[in-house]
Amino acid sequence: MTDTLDTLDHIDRKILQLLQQDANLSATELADRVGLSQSPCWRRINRLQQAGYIRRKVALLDRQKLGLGIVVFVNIKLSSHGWNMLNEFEAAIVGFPEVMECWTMSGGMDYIIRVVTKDIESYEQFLRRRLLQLPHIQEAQSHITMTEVKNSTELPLG
Amino acid sequence: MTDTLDTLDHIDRKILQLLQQDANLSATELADRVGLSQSPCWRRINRLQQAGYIRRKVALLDRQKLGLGIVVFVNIKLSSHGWNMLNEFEAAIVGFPEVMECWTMSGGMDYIIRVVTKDIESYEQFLRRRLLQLPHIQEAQSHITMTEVKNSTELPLG
DNA sequence: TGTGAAAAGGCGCAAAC
DNA sequence: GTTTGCGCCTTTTCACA
Repeated sequence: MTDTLDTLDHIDRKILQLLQQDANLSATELADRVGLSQSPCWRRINRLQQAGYIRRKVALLDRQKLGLGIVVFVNIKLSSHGWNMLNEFEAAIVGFPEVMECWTMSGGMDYIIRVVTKDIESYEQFLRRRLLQLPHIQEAQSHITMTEVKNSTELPLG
Repeated sequence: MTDTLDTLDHIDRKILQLLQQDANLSATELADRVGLSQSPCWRRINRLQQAGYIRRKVALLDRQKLGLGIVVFVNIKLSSHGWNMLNEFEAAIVGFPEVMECWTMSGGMDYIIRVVTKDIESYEQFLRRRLLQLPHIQEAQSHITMTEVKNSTELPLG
C-alpha cells in the first residue's frame, strides 16, 4: 500500500505491455508469457495495480457500429485567462460526454479537444448549444477528421 | 453468430456504458445494475461481443507514473498525395509505438497525430530520427501539450 | 425474451518450501 | 521465486414461464 516501487524491471514492463493489449489475461496466462510461475506473477500484478501503474480496465467499443461517425478536433482560445475562468471551462468540458479528450497547449491556442458525435447535425447541436454557450470563448476552430488511421490506448513502454 | 443486431435497446446501451467504465464487471454484477437476472444479461453481453460492439478489453496505465511526461500533437502535411505515399506513410505511423493517435483531416492539414514520449529530448529524437525520416513530409508542426484535462475512452452513448 | 438454479471449471489468494 | 492447494466466484448451461 505504501509501496513506492519506482523501478520496474523488464518483466514488469512486459506484464504491463500485455495487459495494455488484453485486460482479460489471467495471472496464469500472463505467467507463462513472461516466463514465470503464477504466484510471483500474481504478486507483481498486484503490486503494479496497487502502486497505481494500472489505473483501470475498460472495454473499448466500436465507434462506427454505435453510429458515432463524426470526430472533430477543436482548437479553443479563451478571451480571459483568470484562474476561475480556466477552472469553470475545464469542469464544463469534463462534464461533456461528447468530449473525449481535452489538453491545454503551449503556444497560441489554449485548448485542443476531440469531440465525437453521431453526425454533422448533432455536432452542430453540440457546438452551438453546449460548447459555445460556455463563457469567455474567444475562438473555436473545428477540424473535422476523415479517417481513423490509429487510435490506441497503448502507452509506449519500449 | 450471424446476428445482425442493428438495434440496441436502453439495457444494451447501459451494459455497454458500464463496461466502458469497468471491464471487470461480471455478468452477475452487471445483471443487477441494469435490473436483470444473470442469464439474459449474460446472453446480451455475448451478443454484444460477438456482434463486435465490444472490440476488446484493455488495461489503462498511468502515463506519468511510467515516466512518459511529454504529449505532442503534430500537424503533418505531405508533399505528394499519391495513393502509395499515403499508404506508406500510414503504415509507418501505425508502426510507431510513440504515436497513439493518427487521423486524416479535411481541410488544410493532411494528418494530426498524438505522440507520447519520456521527455523533450526523446521527443526530439523521435521527430528527427523517425518521423522526419519518412519520405514526402512537407511540413510537421509540433504543438506541445501542458496538462491533460480529459482523456477518456468512453464513447458517448447518451 | 426473462427467470431460477445448478454444474464445472478456473482463478484469486495464501501458505509452505 | 517456486510449488501446492483450498474455496470462491464466474462462466456457462438447462428446464421453465
